[in-house]
Amino acid sequence: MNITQAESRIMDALWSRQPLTVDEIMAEVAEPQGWGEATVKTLINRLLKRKAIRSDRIEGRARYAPVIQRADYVQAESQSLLNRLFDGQLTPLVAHFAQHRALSADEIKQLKTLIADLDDGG
Amino acid sequence: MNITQAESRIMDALWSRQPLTVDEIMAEVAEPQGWGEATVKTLINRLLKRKAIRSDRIEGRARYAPVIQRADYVQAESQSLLNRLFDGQLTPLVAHFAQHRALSADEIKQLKTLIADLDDGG
DNA sequence: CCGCAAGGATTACGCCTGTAACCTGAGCTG
DNA sequence: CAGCTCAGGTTACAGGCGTAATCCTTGCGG
Repeated sequence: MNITQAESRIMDALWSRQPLTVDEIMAEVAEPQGWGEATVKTLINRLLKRKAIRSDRIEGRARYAPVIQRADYVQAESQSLLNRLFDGQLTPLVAHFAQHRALSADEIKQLKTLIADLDDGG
Repeated sequence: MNITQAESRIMDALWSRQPLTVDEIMAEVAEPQGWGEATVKTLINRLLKRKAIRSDRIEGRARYAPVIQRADYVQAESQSLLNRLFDGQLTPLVAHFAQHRALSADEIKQLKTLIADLDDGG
């Protein structure tokens, strides 16, 4: 289920609130992207065609709702990046960021807590 | 400096060893991808045109070498993913993997060590 | 000096993507 | 009931990308 970058703007809107009409999606998405209504409609229809979203007619208006889950999409994208750049491993990615984008002390603390919890919980 | 997925296979070859002739790149890249020589040449030329790699004529043969650094590419790709999916933060990505792709005990240990070192060093 | 092969550059082409205009059918208005 | 309007669907088009064939050039063998 490939979702392009432009399409993902639509998905974001629907993941944060659903179901939405075209107008409501427009309101969420048009200004930041500078898209016309026609563009939004096209993206919606491509997503429909690929069954990434579904349309239900409610009170006479078409309302769109995501079919695929955000977590699945995020998972697929992240894993793909990991596979392409970090040999599928999470640790090298974290290590990379540690070296190249100086993690703030706060971020390090967050990570530490997270890992500690994992170790506990798992 | 956008590098497409297909092009990145060429870059990988050059990042691991450089400079390489077309034949040498072919040897690294052709089989896994199933590409013909023409395809590899096209990708090389697109990378040349965008100055992602450079060609030096050595001993009568063109040898290609990366101009952009792997770390920069990795950084750009990773940051872009983080921005798109995790609000630019590293911790949520790690948390996502923790939830959705059960990290192995070993991975958790690696991460723990890494974070501990960071905390030390920083 | 002439033709040929190998290497390198140019052109091709179909699909995907971003962007959008146009068409159509169902309800509102006179 | 005839037109108008608006929501929704269909078609369009240019540029990028994956994949490749074709063309050109230059050094080597005769």
